[in-house]
Amino acid sequence: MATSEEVARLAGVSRATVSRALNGSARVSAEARARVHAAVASLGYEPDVVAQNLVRQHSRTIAVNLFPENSDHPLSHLSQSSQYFYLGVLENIEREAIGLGYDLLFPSHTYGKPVQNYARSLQTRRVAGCIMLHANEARIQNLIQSSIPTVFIDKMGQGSHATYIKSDNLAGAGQAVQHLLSLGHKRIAFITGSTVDLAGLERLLGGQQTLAQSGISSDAGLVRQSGWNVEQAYEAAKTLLAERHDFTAVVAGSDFMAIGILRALTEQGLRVPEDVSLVGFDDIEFCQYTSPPLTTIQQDRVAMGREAVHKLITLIDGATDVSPLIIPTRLVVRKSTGPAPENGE
Amino acid sequence: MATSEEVARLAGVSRATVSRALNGSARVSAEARARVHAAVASLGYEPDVVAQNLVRQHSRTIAVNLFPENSDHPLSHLSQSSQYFYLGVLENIEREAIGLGYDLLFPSHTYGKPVQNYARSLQTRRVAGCIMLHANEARIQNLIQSSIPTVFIDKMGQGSHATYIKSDNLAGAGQAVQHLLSLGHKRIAFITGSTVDLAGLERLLGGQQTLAQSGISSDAGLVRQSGWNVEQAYEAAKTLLAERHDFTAVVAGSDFMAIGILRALTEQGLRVPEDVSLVGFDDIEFCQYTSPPLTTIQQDRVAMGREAVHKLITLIDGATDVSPLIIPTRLVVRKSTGPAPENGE
DNA sequence: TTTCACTATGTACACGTGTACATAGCCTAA
DNA sequence: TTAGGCTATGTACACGTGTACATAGTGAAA
Repeated sequence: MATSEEVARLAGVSRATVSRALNGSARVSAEARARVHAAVASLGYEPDVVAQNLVRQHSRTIAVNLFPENSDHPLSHLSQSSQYFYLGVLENIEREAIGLGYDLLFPSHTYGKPVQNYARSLQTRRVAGCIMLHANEARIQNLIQSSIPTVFIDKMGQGSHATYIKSDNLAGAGQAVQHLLSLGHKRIAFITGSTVDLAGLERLLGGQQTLAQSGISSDAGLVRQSGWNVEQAYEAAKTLLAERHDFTAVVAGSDFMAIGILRALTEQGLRVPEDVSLVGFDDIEFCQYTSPPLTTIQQDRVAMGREAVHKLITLIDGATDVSPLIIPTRLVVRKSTGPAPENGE
Repeated sequence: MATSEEVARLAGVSRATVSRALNGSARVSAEARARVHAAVASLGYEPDVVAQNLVRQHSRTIAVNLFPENSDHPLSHLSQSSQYFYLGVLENIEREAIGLGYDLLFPSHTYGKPVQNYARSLQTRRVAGCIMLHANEARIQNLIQSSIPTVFIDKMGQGSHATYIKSDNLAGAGQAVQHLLSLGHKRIAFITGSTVDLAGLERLLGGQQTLAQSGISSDAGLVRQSGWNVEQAYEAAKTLLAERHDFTAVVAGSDFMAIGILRALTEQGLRVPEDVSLVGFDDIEFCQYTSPPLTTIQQDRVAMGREAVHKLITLIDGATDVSPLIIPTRLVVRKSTGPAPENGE
């Protein structure tokens, strides 16, 4: 492992000149620069990143928190949808980081440590910033009060160095309902994920609002809440079907929930989409392979990953604009939605 | 940000004593130790990890390479199955790292840089070791020749500080065939993933071997190769069905491929499992939600993540045993396999 | 009392880099 | 010629920690 000292000796200059030649900014004579680069090449020198981080007081590293912190079995406690969704976002965070030359750090050591040390713990690692795919209220507060540039995803954390990014769940649910309305549906059921989660609440509200704007009064009996997974959505759909049959379409809180609802409908002998139309949310890959393939509202994972990194970089560079970014969703029409049946039920 | 200097001043001792008190090993008087800990608590001191890494010449960080390196669009170039499979392994790597207090580093900055600098680039970041979920031959060689402890997953890289972990694809395919044989199937088709990949080759060979051991001669016409995805497997199955109908079971190279095959079978009016049984490979989550739910060979993602980290730690600690770890697979019987039909076809 | 072993602690250097400041050399303008 | 400015470069300190070595103090054995 060659050091800049050896490069300097070989090039016949001082270590300071080596540093200046490699980091560009300061003026160095063309001749000295050439000798330094020759020495670097011949020794295969690479600067010691840890030493650079120490003296520069920062690093080109972004901390990423992918897993909920209150669990020793991370992903299995995630809801099924968010698992696939966040991993898709991570993919695009990484892709963007590649372009900008940033590394990604999963600060696993923070699990089980006191929350109030979280930000400090990241600071001692000199991370440039932080992207939180999961965060409880304590960590949000801890980060906001620190000086670490932070971007929250799907959590509304905001501060002088922190902001957030989320999908436009409100408009997304509106797109789903609008699509169904345009197909002639009037009695639309909602099987929504937990409204304790912001996403669950927004998706329900967005649907109801669009319904109301079309002059259709809300029917509380057609709104059911369930956990964000196949099994609970299946149960919720079965319960709904046991009580009511007067709807022609269902809006699901997520694609996984739609899979459970689809099964419940099919078991009751209802055909999708001839008897009942069904719309999911997320556009996970499996949507294409259900029968029928699922019409859904796509969350833009590419944009979320990319914009999270871009927004973070601006914060790292000192930007003071901490207005949140709301990413548009997109209706993807497949085969689970069709015209409303002529005679109501 | 308090430093050990301030802790020392407050505790009325020297910085060396602070360091000794916190790092435990050396002998410090009980009184001094107590004063140091009191000062640490009152200042909220946390040691600077970057400075520690510099002086200790290593860090508690494991580099993880999740994405193929020859691509600026990483995951989208992954086959569908390996995408979900490797992310599951990553989950368990992280889980294990939490327990051991290691951070995970995604060295994104290495993309697009010359391969021969890869290991050195990790060294300048003082990583303790490296887990490669993807690696081309050049990187394997580069890492093996370096002194960085490395564990490859599904690549047979081995060296004085490097070894590998993989699923027992051979035995796994055997389990699939054995299951079908026990149900009375004799004419079994194979739609396998690319045999350029080790996994594809092993899964085909393992199936054929088990068949041969039962005295059933191999029928080359019942073996088809396709890409590792739904669409190509669907096409391969359609082509097979256009030529032959004399098989009662299909072994797929992966679960995603099984989904495509299932569709092709269904479109031909064949019932699964009444007319044709179908076995997948991987046990991705979606297997439970196809109709019928898919019988498959489960790869043990929990064990692979956990053992990859454990094996790496032993290498970091200086172990010289670099024998590979072959993780057993498990047959998961669901509804896509049943008794062979009485009259052959 | 003297010697020796042992414990607790402080001093000083090392890790590998960036950069403020000083300085030597050179050119230009007066 | 001389003063002044500008450029290229070297010196020395800083980043925050770990630890080898030296040393002062203590107690026990002779």
